[in-house]
Amino acid sequence: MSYEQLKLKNQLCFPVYAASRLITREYQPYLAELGITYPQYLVLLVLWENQPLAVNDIADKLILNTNTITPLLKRMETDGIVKRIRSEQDERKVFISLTDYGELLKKKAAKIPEELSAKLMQDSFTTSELTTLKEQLEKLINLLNH
Amino acid sequence: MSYEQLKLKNQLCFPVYAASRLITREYQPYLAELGITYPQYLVLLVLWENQPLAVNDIADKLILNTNTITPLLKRMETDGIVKRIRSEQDERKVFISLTDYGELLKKKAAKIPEELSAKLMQDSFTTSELTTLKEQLEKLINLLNH
DNA sequence: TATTTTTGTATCGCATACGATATAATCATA
DNA sequence: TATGATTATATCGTATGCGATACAAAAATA
Repeated sequence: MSYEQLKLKNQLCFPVYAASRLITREYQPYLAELGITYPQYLVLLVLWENQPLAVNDIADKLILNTNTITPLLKRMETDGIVKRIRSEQDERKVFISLTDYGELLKKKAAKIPEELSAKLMQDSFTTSELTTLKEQLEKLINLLNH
Repeated sequence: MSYEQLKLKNQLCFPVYAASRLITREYQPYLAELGITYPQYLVLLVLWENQPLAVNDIADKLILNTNTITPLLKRMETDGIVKRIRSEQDERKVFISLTDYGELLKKKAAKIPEELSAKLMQDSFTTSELTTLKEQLEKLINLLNH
């Protein structure tokens, strides 16, 4: 039997997986200048929009578990990027907020999305294609994130 | 400043990253029955199509580095799924081939892609949408995998 | 109010990913 | 043919991801 459905080129899963790693790799040199990793950058995107946030709030927005986020936030605390303060109203909660340095990184990061999307647009991607791609992936995420 | 370009909802990178993890999560129960992980499944997809293959050939097809693939293949060897045989023509090369058990897993895996794509199609995705999504991601991969 | 359940965070173990580097084998070339 | 460059694989260190589990605080309920 040929098992067409098992061939790598017929999978949707593999392009998503490969694209994710390649995008991370593309961000890496920009983020290295800021001294952060890609998942740390995602945490910062969330906090730059709205802070302080409980550990769980960040985990929900990034669709990550707390056992991933907790040590990641501790490293960011060690690096002086965020502060971790236990809630007084509910002592189970830990609120995460930006340090001055964490706020400062926002200015430095502002040019990154533009430079990267410019890189894609100068090659064969149109704005409309990129929007559609993003929307389709978001639809997929909503289906899978039950 | 509002820094619109830094908002999570305006990023392409995040949906790709989140979709990748959610797809892996979706595969997990099926692969657990076979006793393999998602990256190991990708290695098997490649080997089921064509074997034996050198470590580098597998790494190239999956766009992974040998420092990821080498220990992964060793675990698969320990589990009796693949064999690792050093080439006699070129002693730097190690050829990877399937054991009988590795071949056997192909039959068991055959139903997985169908069940998962059925799950997507019963929700709002059409075949055409899935094809377009795959093609756009492949275009993205070709741009980034220089 | 005492007990059970739920919630929020953290810890542990294992398997990726990947940059940096090591090492042996092969190739290229002076 | 000796030697420097390249190639194929492997090792090391660090940072994720995530299932399983722990634990204390808060909520629910008997």
